[in-house]
Amino acid sequence: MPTSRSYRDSCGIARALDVLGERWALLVVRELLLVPQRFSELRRALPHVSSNLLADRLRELEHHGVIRRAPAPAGGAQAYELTERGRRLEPILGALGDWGIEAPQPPPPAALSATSVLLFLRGAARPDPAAPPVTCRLELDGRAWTVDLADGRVQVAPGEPATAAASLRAEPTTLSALLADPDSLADACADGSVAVVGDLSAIRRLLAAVADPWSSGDQ
Amino acid sequence: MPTSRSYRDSCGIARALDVLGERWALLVVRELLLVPQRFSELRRALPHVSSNLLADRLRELEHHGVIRRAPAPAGGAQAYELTERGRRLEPILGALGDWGIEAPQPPPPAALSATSVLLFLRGAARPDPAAPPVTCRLELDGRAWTVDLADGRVQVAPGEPATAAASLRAEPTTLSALLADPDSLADACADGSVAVVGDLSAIRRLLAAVADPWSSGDQ
DNA sequence: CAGGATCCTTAGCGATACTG
DNA sequence: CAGTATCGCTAAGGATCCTG
Repeated sequence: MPTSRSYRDSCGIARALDVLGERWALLVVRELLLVPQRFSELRRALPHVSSNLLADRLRELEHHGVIRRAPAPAGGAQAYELTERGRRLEPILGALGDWGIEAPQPPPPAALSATSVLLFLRGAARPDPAAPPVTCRLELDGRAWTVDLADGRVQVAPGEPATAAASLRAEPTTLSALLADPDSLADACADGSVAVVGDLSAIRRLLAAVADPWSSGDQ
Repeated sequence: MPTSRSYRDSCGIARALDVLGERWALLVVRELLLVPQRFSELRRALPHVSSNLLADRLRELEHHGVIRRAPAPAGGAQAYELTERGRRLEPILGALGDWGIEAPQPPPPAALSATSVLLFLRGAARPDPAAPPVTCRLELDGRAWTVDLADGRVQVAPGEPATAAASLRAEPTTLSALLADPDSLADACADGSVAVVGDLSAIRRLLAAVADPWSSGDQ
């Protein structure tokens, strides 16, 4: 039985929260920012949400026109994707994530979904505009992603790249640690927590694009 | 007893929601965007929040460094104000409000706080850059505000203006209706729901700055 | 009266088990 | 795989009562 409580406030903020303010709602939207996802994929990305609650949130978000059921890209089953209205939440969630990252206290040990890491990667990476383009393949939670570095910009797309200089497979949390400390790449490869195929220097460039503050200044 | 549950997710969005995701938290921040407020003022602005819950939220937001207790501007009692970190939520709340306003369904009858109306006014007004500056005084819920129109921009500040072309007193909801339909000003004055003192045309200019789409295009 | 604290009820949440 | 059913728990909602 879906939630139906309202702030009874005409303000736009309150009306937005009537739709997005229930628990887990915005994290469901976050998971759909990069690619449509199926019910079970959402459960893996958000392991602490119970199935009935996830079903409730999906119903509510669909009812409010934030997401819709998509006719399944492949495999027969359906998936959930953002509507145009839902996609307009992307800059808001990006800003909210930036705000949350600069928290005073260090983050306690916690999980991280593939989407979270990729969103952070895309938002934080500042690749050298002068460097030649490079394409990497990332494999997170069993799904392949294409990451393009070109002209000082980063593009993250779901699916296999047509061609890539290198491929990296790791747990999302491990990749996140790697982004924070690129020098640990060699150790991570050695102990098997990260598997790299192809040109290791391409991976180094990807990690350095996030870590290096050479182009900092928030712009 | 303050709420302490976490999404246990290292993503910045989830960590932001650990602080701001509990019910009423973001609406409390909204109320503090324009001016520090006292406990009782927050209760009037958010009539549907119970006093214990409001006290809980204030404690939590203070603990997370979003608000702080201010030594009371006047009157002896204390007030709550945003910290620097809390003030950085302003653009996010603005964007969220814009998103919430363009909802598909018409808004059901609901209340509106003075802050809500003023935030909307400030965000939506597009005064003619060529017109001469004008200062209006607004009195909402017993508190005076100074609204300046100049150079195509609107400034909203708490407190009495040094000098003003006109003063308008009304319920926040009435002012909101007036912003949506400036032509009803005469009727509203006639039936007493709006009290205007001074130059009526200054008020008309204020209302027209919000209603007129002459400078639309969202920029 | 401002600024809460206390109590009680209800509804949303979390976890587990179950079904088409 | 994609949900539904059930149930104990906890936060939200509402009223009342305290304290300076």
